[in-house]
Amino acid sequence: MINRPCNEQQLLDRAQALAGLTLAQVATDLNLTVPQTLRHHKGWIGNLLELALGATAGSKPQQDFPELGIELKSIPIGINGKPLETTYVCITPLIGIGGLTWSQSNVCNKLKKVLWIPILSDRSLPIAERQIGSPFLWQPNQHEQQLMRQDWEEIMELIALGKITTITAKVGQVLQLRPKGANSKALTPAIGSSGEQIMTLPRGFYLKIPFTHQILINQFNL
DNA sequence: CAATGATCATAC
DNA sequence: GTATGATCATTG
Repeated sequence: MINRPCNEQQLLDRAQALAGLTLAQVATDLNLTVPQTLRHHKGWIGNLLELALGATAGSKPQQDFPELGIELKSIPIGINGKPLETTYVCITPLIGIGGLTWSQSNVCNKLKKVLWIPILSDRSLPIAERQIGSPFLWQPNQHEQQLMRQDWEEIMELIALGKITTITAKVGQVLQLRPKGANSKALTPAIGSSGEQIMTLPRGFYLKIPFTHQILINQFNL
């Protein structure tokens, strides 16, 4: 078992030590077996990194390292450095959101400080051979903050107005709202078009690929 | 062939 | 069901 890092530098050092290793090497160190496919183990890489870095495991709607105020996120990238997938941020509250502001939101809270760990992936590359890239700590600059805040406010307003059923993944410049549940049968209460309560799919906030791509470009000067 | 909407595993 | 970790796979 790995203990929790006491400070930011220790976490960074630990993450940097993983750079260049394959997922198989890390898994072996932790006494874990590498799945053949991620099809039935979608969160495996994320959990592996949490374990390797000493994150507090659990399903809490907060940061991975609350003491440090840091959120850990792995992001699959191709050989050209482009993210392969959007990045899940958190679940979206659908009711009782009156008066909720951006700075109070879980999205803002989580994205204040993120330790990104790129994973050199590819649909056809065996999980075990995928390589961990250089981790880096990111904090949104003023421009990025504003973009995220704009999208968040637009989306939350639509939800509050009972227009959740009209929201698609196309709404928003850098953030998007997408279904986030076990399947299309999982339902949760939300606000209907006339203010009544309806049942709909749980939604989650995601970071769009061009946005995370830009973060990587800024970081590595690609 | 990228993006959107759907889905998988697990803990509680 | 909610929330964590995400990727899958059909569609436009």
